Amino acid sequence: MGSIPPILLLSDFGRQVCLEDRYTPAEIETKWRERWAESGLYRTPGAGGAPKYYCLEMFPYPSGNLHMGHVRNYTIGDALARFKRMQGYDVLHPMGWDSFGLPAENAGLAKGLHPARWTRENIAAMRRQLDRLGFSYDWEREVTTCLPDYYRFTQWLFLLFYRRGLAYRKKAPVNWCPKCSTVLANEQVVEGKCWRCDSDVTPRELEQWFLRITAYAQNLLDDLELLAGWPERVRTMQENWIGRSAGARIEFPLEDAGAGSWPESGSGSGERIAVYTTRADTLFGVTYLVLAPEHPLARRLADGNPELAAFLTRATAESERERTSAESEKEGVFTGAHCLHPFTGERLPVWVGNYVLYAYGTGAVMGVPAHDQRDYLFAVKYGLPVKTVVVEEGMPAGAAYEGPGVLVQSGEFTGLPSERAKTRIASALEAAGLGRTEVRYRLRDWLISRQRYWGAPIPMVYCPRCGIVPVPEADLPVRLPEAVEFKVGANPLAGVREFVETACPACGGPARRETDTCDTFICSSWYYLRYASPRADELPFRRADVDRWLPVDQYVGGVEHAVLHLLYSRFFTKVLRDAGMLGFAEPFQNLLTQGMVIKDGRKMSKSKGNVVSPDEIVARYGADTARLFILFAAPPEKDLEWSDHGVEGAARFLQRVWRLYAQGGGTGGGAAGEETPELRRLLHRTVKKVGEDLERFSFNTAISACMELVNALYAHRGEAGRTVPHATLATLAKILAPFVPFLAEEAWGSLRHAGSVHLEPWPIYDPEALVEAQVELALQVGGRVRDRITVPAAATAPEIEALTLNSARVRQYLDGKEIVRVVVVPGRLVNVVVR
RNA sequence: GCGGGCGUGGCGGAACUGGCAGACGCGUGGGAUUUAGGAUCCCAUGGGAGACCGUGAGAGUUCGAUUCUCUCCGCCCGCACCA
Repeated sequence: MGSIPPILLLSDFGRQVCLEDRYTPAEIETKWRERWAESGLYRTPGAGGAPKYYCLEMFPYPSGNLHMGHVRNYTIGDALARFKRMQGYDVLHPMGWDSFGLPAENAGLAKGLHPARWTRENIAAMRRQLDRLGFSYDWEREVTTCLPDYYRFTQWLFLLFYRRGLAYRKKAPVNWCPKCSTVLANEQVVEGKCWRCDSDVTPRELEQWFLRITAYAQNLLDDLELLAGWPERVRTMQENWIGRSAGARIEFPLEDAGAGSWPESGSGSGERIAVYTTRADTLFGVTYLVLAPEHPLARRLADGNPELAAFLTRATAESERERTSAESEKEGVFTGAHCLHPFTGERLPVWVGNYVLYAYGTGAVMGVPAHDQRDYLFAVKYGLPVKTVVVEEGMPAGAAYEGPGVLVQSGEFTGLPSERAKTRIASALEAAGLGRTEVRYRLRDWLISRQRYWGAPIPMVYCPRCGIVPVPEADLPVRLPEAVEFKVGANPLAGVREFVETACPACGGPARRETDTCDTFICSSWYYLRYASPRADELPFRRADVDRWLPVDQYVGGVEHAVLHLLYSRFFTKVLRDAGMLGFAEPFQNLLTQGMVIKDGRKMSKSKGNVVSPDEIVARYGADTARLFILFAAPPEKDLEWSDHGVEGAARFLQRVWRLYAQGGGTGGGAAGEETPELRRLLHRTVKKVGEDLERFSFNTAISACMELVNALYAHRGEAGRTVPHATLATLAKILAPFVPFLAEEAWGSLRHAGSVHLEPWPIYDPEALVEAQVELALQVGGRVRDRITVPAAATAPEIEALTLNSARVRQYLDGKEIVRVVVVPGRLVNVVVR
C-alpha cells in the first residue's frame, strides 16, 4: 500500500497523559472536534503518489433536521473513509447539500420565510449536527446546489444537453401532482402517487421540457454489466425500469370506408395502423385491433360517434393507477372502422380499449385472443372470434395459450416453431413494406420542467421571431430573483416581470423567459463530479480533477433512489463521456444500500411518534456511542431496529475501553506490560479480522472482535501483576479509530503519542503470530462430538487418527461397532464413521 | 401472477469456501464490592432431570448440512394490462 499522506504537524496532539477515570464524551468530543477543524485534519490530499479512494454518501436535502437514517448512512461512509485513509489511500470524502426543492418553497408559504433563508438556516443547523457526529468531511469542498456558483453549471449542462439534441420541448400527456402544483417524471410516480407527497397524480396534456434519456436506454442497460459492485437488487430494478423488449412493428392498412363511416379518410387513403408485438408468430390469430383511448385515430373516429366519444372521455380521465392495474376490468368500444390483415387481407374490426397504453409501443395492439390472456378476456366479453394459431401438447383449453409451440392455420408459416416464425414473419412483413423487427423500451424520456420557484431556472428564452432560443453560456447563471411573491398553486416566477421580460439572445427583440425550473434530480445528477473541482469557475469540473478522483469508489445511500438518482446520474455520466468531458462510463463503481432505521418494527416517523433524535442521543451518550451502536446493531444492508438497551451496551463498552487507558492498561499502575503469547496471538488475529471485516462492510463483526479483545485485556490485567502492554493499547486505539474517532484519539493521546491516530497507518498483522502450536480437535463418532483432544498443530493425520482411537471416551462409543472409515479434518475435527 | 431476498435462543445478530450452531451485545439469574442503591467486576444463561433434541416444515445428497438440491409454509422487497 502506498505511503501515508504527509503528516500534518499538530504540536498540540496527544499531550495529556492522565485521563480522568470517568468517560466524559461531551468534553473530549468538543475538544477534538475543535482541534481537528483547526488543523485541517480531513483536508483532501493534493496530488500524491498514493492511490485514490473516493468515498461518497448521498448528500442530504437540508430539511433542517438530521434523522437516524442520515446518521446511519454517514457513519457507514465515515468508517470506510477513515479506514481507507489509514490504509494509505488519498481519500476524497466530501459532503454537500441537495438544496433546491419543494419543501423550502412550501415552508416559505407556510411560515412566510423565504426559501433561500429557510435553506440557509437549515444547512447551518445540519452542518452543526454533522460536525457533532465527528464525520471526517473535507468541508472546503462543500457543494450547495442552490447557490448560483453551482446552478450556473446545472444550467450550463442543460445547454450542453440541448446542443446535443438531448433536451427538447414537446406537448405530451404528463403526470400532474395537484398538491405540489407541478408535473413529475415517470420515475417520480410510485403506484400512481407522487413520490414526495403521496397525492394521486392526474394526467394532463402539457408542453414540457424533456431530457432524452431513451437515447441511452440500451447503453444504460448494457453497462449494468459493469456494475458488479452494485447490489443485484438495484441492477434488476434498473433493468425492469428500462424494460427492453424485442418484437416487431406491424402495419395494418385501413379499409377504404366507402360508405363514409369516417369521412376524413376518404377512399384510398393508404392509412395504416401500426401495432407493436413481441408475438409476431401469432399474426394469423389476430381477430381485431385495439387502439389506446389517446390514439389520434381514435379521436378522429370519435367525431360524429357520440358513444365512442363518451368512452374516450371516460377512459382518459382515469388515473394512471386505475389504468395500469392488472385487476381493472377491460372495457372497449367498436369504432366502426375496419383494417385489413397484412397477409390474408381479412377484415378486422378496430376497437378502442382502456387496457391499451398510448405511451408504450405504438399505442395500438393486435388482438390475439387465443394467445394472450388480456385479449382473451376482451374477446369473450365482446363476442369477438378466437382463432388458435399456435399449438403445443397439453396446452389448456378454454383459456389463452401464451407459451411457444408450432404454428397452424398460418398460411406459408404453418408448421414452423414459434421462435423461427417470429423472424420469418418479420422478414416477410419487411419485404412487403408492412412491418419490421423493432426493439422497444419501457423507459420514457425524463420530464424535467417544474412549475415551481425553488429550482435552477431552465436557461431558455421564447422569442416571437426566433422561437426557442438558449441563453448564451456567457450570460449564465440565469439568476433566480429573490423578490417574489409566493402564492399557493402558482409559480411565483411567472409573476416577476423583470425576470420574464427579456431580450432575445438571437435578435435582441423583446422575448419571454422560461419560468419553469429544473427538476432537482438534475442538480443531484452531477454533484459527485463537482466535488472534484468544487471551485472551478470556467467549467462544471476540470478534466484533470475528475480523472484523478472519479469514478466514486464507494457510494453509500438508500435503495429508494434505485431508479431515480442512480439512473439519472448514470445517464448524465454517459452524456458527459460522449461529450468528451469524462473518461469513464459509470460514475459509481461500488454501491452499498443501507437499510432503514426502524423502531418498534416500523419506520421512524413523526406521525407514529417513534422518532429517536440524533441530537438527544449524542447529548446523552456522545457521538462515539451513537456511531458504535449503529454500526454494531445490524449489518449495514439490513434494517436496523433501534434499541435503547443496545445503546446502553455500546456506551458500556466504551466505558470499558476508556478505563483501560485511564488506568494505563493496569490496575496496579506503572509497570510495563508484558505480552504473553496468547495475547499476542489474539491481538494479531483481531487486527486481521477487523481489517477483513471492514473490507466487506461487516462492521458489526469487526466491532465484536474488538470487544473480544477488550474482554481478553481485562482478563489479562486481572491476573496478579499483569498490565496491558503499551503497544497493545496503541494498536487497539488504531483499530477502533474508524468507529469511534473521538475516543480513539483521546486514547491515542493518553499513550503519549504526538500526532493524530487518524493519520496512523493501519496496523499490519504478523501471519506468524497467528500460528498456534497446539490445536484442539473435536472427536466425533458418527457425527457426534464425544471427546476433545489437544494436539500439536503439525500432527499428521495418521497420528491424529491413532490418538482418536485411543481415546477412552471415543472407544466407549465404538464398542460393538465396525469402523468404516476415519475422516480427519486438520485443525478442526475427527469423525469416526461406524456401522 | 412473475422475479429476488430472508426465516437461527427471550431479543439484535455470528458461523466467509459444507466441518464443534448460537461469537459479540442486550436481557435474565447468581456472586463479589457497597450502609443502601447505582456504577463496576466475576460466573452462568438454546431446550430437556436425562439418554438426547434443536437453525420455518418435510424429503434428498454427504462421513458430516444453518450452509448444497427439491417440495411446501411464512414474511419482506421489486415488477406487474408494457402487447
